Amino acid sequence: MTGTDSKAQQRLQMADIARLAGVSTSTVSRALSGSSLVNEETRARVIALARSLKYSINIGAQNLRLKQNRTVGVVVPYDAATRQHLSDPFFLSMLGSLADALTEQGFDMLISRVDAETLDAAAQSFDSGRVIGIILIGQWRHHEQLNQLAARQVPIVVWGAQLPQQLYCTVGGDNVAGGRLATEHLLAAGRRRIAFFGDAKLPEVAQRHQGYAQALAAHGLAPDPQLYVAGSFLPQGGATDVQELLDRQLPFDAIFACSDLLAMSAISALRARGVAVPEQVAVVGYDDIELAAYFHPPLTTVRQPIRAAGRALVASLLALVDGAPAPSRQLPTELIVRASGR
Amino acid sequence: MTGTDSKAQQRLQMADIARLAGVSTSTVSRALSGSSLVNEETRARVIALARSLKYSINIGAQNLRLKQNRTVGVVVPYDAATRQHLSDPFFLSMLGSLADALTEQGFDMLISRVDAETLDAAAQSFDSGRVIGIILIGQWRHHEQLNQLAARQVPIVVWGAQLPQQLYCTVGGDNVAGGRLATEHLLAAGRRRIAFFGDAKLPEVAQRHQGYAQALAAHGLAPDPQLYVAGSFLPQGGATDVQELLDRQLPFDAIFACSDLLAMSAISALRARGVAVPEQVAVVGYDDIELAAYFHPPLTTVRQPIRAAGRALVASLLALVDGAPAPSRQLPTELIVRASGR
DNA sequence: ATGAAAGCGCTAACAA
DNA sequence: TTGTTAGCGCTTTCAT
Repeated sequence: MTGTDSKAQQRLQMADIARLAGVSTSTVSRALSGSSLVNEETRARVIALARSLKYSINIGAQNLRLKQNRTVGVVVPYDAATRQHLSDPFFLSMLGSLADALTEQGFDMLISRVDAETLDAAAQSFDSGRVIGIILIGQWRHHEQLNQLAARQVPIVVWGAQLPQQLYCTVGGDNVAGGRLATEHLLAAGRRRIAFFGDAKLPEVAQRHQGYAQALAAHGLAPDPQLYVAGSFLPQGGATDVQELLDRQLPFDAIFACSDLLAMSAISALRARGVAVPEQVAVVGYDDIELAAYFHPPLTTVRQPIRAAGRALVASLLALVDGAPAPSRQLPTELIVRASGR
Repeated sequence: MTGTDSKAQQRLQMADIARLAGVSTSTVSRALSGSSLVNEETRARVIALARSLKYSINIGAQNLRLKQNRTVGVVVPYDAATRQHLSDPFFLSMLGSLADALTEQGFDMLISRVDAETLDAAAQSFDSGRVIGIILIGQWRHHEQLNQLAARQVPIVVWGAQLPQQLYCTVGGDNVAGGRLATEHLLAAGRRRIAFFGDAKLPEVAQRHQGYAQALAAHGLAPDPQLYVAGSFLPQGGATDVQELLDRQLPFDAIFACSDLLAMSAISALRARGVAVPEQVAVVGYDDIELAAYFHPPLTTVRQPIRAAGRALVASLLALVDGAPAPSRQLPTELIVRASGR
């Protein structure tokens, strides 16, 4: 049994309150909604009654009647191939931040997991009127599908990178600057053979790589393709990447990893192989998840402004829903210097 | 403006499909719901039309008419005093696990943040018919309030410890066993002065402490109250706890911390003070969050079966909603031995 | 096999 | 100030 219908639940409804208060449902409705068209005394009586009976208005019916809705859909795509479940702490924190931002604005949050390959399934909750719009975390490489959704007038805001010819609204960190900051820090520490860990097929990573290249160029260096490791977004990603890099038998003295999770698992793998961090290999991560500070060595990383991100995503979505233009936004990133990147 | 009403959105509805197909809405409804009372040819035509127009039934209206609902509320209380936002990776992972379990069962998940002091606000989404029941993560010390909710017939399942005279259903790890496993491991490693980090006012922590005491007793030892630090659930909790413990000027050779987050920040603080882990002080954590394996030293910890937990919480809630009894359950915990606890 | 009509729980004209 | 009535978009008797 899949507990779907509400049985003989006998929920109290407005008509009951009306009967008990000896007024019509209209009056109850008015009293409860704070209309000025009810006698003060009547209102008090109705409200008291409703409260004492713990009556709560049926939102579904109210929404239907009012054609309104205060629910926002939040979609976190998953990769069906790797069956990767929600696990990167950064995405998870983003969820928390969105929950807070939406609550602040009096909106509810409906979470859906959607197969990344069939992203338009994300629109289902909008098409069926469950939500007024969608916030999608994880742009991956689904630019095209997202454009189609936007073209179909689905109010959608995506956490990710701003891309050319983009029809949908994105909110994201300044990835180019982030990549630049991280790399400059490593260069300033005297590192010259800086490996890059991250799949540049993903727009955000591509931009970070661009920043990486810019910083190198400013020092008269060019990115060595041999020092690029696309890796995977799996939890063990860092270990695999380190192994792959070592297999190439090239010297390297630093790693710029595109997520803290990646950086941490990489450091762990390096240590297992007797490589000292940061002495032999300096590492800079990305995201500044909470645990970055407690890691050993404490992780130098590029902070993504997660609370601001949640608020910005919500603000943009609400603008879109109101029919206002919602230009894509880039939030500033900041280098947090700790020990791992020296 | 708070983008709440759906403007001139002109959503396609069943009547439109009916008109376009030249049939009545009854027929469209039947065709779409797979009733046997429609001509095969008509059904095909209607379905094709609906699909080509990307028509999607209005769930709100359907729910109202059918008095059904496939949405489950998930509530994560927050501490208004400390303004602590959703941050412990364990809770966050639980959210992910629940999202997966609910999606698997075809249910949607509505997230609310609720002030821990006024937990009955959690029932709001149930009272108003938004959700068929509630899963609450974070029992804290709100046993009484939870009992009241259950007494009010709100279908609710709580992640936490089973308590005497409990009217609501809990699903949780076996905390006593977990505490025992962790402590035994430390004892086996020759540690005798084992500090306990965690607020025993919280039922789960109290049970872990019980397991801790049991293990000590089995070795003829008694818990030293001086080695108990209630600490806080704030992110920096571990550091504060370590400081407090050091201030007491007592010898100790191990710490059992009631969350990995606590363990990690404690280790970080110990290291900052030049205390070697595990050589001088061995540490065992709790939860086995993903990063525990990458930490240095890799964290010995008690694993909470998070995927099973998500599924169990959902299964119990659906049982409750169906009016079936939902006995509280304890999921087995497992000690994951890594380096920090030696 | 199909349509007309009633009604899910609520709100908002319109009357009174 | 209050009640009556007509729907919101859908499903389901009950006729045909």
